[in-house]
Amino acid sequence: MKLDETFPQFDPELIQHLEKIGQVVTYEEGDMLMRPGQYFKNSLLILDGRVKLYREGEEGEEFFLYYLEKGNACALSMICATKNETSEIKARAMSPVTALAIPIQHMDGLMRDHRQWYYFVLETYRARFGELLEVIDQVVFHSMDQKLEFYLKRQFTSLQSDKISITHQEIADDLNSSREVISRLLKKLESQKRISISRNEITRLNL
Amino acid sequence: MKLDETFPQFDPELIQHLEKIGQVVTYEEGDMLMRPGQYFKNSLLILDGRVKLYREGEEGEEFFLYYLEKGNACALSMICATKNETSEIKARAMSPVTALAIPIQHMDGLMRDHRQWYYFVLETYRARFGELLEVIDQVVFHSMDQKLEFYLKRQFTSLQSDKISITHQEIADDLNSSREVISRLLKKLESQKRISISRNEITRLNL
DNA sequence: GCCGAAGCGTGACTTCGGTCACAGTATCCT
DNA sequence: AGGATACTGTGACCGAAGTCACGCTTCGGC
Repeated sequence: MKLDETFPQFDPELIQHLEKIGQVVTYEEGDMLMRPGQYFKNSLLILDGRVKLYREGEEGEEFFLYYLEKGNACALSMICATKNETSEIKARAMSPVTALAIPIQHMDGLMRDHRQWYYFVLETYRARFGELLEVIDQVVFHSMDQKLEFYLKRQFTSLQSDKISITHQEIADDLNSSREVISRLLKKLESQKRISISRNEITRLNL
Repeated sequence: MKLDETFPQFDPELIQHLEKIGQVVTYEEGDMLMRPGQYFKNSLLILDGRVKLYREGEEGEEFFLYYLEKGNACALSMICATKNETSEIKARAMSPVTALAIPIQHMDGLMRDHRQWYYFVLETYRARFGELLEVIDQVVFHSMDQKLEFYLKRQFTSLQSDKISITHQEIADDLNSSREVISRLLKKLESQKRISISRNEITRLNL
């Protein structure tokens, strides 16, 4: 296990402790890690892969919130775990995912005994809180074309690539819009030479 | 100081400690408690009054997020304080506010030595996170009339009254909409006998 | 009482985004 | 190769909500 590489800020003692109390779990692409109403018995540290978090509407619509990646922890699972509350968002593996499951009964002790863990948890909360605020910005203050740009930039950044494989329909779902609208806006971006479009693929040019 | 009444979940020892390290601060109605870009030196526990938190758009628009009231703590100030990060939201006193300011250097010790404080902080994070998710629901999945209903219900609940004093313009600002739209929608709600409207005032009937 | 300011009501118009219908094109499977 | 199935492009239309213009009412101050 490459815990020390994924979490270089943890000292060997903490790493060792985590290895002892945690259990490695894996998910296949498409697996659900959390669904609304579910209780948590573990807090998850992502070791590898990408997890997509989204909010579900009353009629099953899905709105993309953010990704969790290698080195991230699931803030929700940590919070809800300690409170024994149920989740309010859905999480789906977007690739094969490896994670370390830390049983919730260890959370208090970790927080108390390991300064680095405590800071890590706080930073996790802060980062996710900030991401939610950015999402709110987008939906409140911006029009569809701006939301799309923001969305694409996030994808490029998150995948560390100038090329993403995605259909217009998937983007529309993530933004709670419709395919036709997204197609038109993508066309507009293409005509401005900011992206190029081909089937199942969008390439960043000047975005 | 009525710390023990406002925070009945804290034991006398913790209360005593907080009284020693904290300082009571007061704000007038309209005062800004936080503004974007500001650093925190304190974490705030609200002892009395109402604080309105909102997100600011690029052109100065204000979008209402949630209220902090007696017994709440400012999650943002706690998170940002420990990380020495800057705020990304604005907070304004909506009434005279009394609060206890806890210097950030005490946060680590409190978290370590007082189980009740630790749970309180986690619960604060969880509650605010949940509120942000609800806000996202509203703006993503719902139309203006539904957002307005949700908004009004929150106001009635928060003020513990069936009558709120507010102008249509203020509602429009909070929802990042325009006065005319809000006026029309309020009229509709009134014609459905769900509220009654008079100048500067909205009364809950069947909402 | 009178005047000005703040708050509210309403019709006309515009714009953005969602929907519908349908056509064209790439890809996959056998 | 041929047909089925995704994926994309496009015009026509509609409805929600933002904007503009204007007039009316209520209230407070002098």
